[in-house]
Amino acid sequence: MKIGDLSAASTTPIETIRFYEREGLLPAPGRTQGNFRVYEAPHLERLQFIRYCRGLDMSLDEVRVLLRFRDAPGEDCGDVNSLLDEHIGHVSKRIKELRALEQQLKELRQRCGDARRTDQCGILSGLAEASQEKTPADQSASHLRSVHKH
Amino acid sequence: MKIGDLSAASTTPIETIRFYEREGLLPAPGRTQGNFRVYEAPHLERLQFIRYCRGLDMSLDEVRVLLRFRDAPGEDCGDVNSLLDEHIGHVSKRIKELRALEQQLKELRQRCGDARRTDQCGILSGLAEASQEKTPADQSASHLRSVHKH
DNA sequence: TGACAACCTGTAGCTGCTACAGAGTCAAGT
DNA sequence: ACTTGACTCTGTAGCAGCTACAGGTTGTCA
Repeated sequence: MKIGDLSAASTTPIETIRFYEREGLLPAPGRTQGNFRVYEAPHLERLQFIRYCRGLDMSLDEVRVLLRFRDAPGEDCGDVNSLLDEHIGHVSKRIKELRALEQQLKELRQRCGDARRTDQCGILSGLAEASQEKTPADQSASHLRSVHKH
Repeated sequence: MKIGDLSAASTTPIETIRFYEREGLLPAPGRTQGNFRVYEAPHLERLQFIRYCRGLDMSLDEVRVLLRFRDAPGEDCGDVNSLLDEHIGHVSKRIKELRALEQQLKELRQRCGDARRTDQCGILSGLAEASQEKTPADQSASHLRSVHKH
């Protein structure tokens, strides 16, 4: 398998595969005479494992830990359990934060039903007022993606 | 007000204030003879507006748009409304995603009650299986922070 | 043989800061 | 007058997790 095939088989961009290799998540594969990467089935499995974990919003560091356990079959897996528990905690916390946020935003939206002149816009004045008074929801210690795509 | 005072009054790190200035969110303030920045009350208000919006998880681009409207009192504010509606959409979508994610993670966690040897760990084997079959929750087009803190 | 796809390395960019290094400024104390 | 120390300045690099080049090589097919 060349990198393009691996990319297609795992729906992972080629650059991302090379990035994972640089980061030590994927082992450096063999090379052809012409210096092309050659992958075997285990590479694909490992990459799919990584992508699946990333899909579960784990950080690369967390994935690294899981891979280490995957590579060490004899060891105790208690740390896997607590890693997952912690991750679930992060997710639950972020859900709570976002629910509060959604509420605040909806209240703000209420303040301006239709298009008016900006100096009479309830949203803008609502933001201006609020920013003088309260501090918005705490954004402190989570690791979940922002609302926005990059 | 010098930058340290503004920082304290707005609970914003000094570097962030300079960053906002570079990004054009805060206008460049006056300077003392010794080249120190000097801020007035409007700067503080504007900074607090920015921080409040950031607290609502808006991107700097979204804040920029809001500031533009804030600076143009005569204009129509329909775009403010739709910006907010879109943002609320992002947040709601992300909440849904995270709920599904939480569910998946909890199911995974069920598979391994206690510490065992890693080659018998239900979580690791669950991840391995799942990564071969399904694709996890779509992570596509959001702009909300990750589960992880930076 | 020549066109073209697919690959290679290396570097820069994205968001929203944060953290330096190395230099200058200023007020208080001696 | 001089020194200490707190504050400020500019500029650059780093964080996550990619993504997107540029500029070059290799492989494949007609």
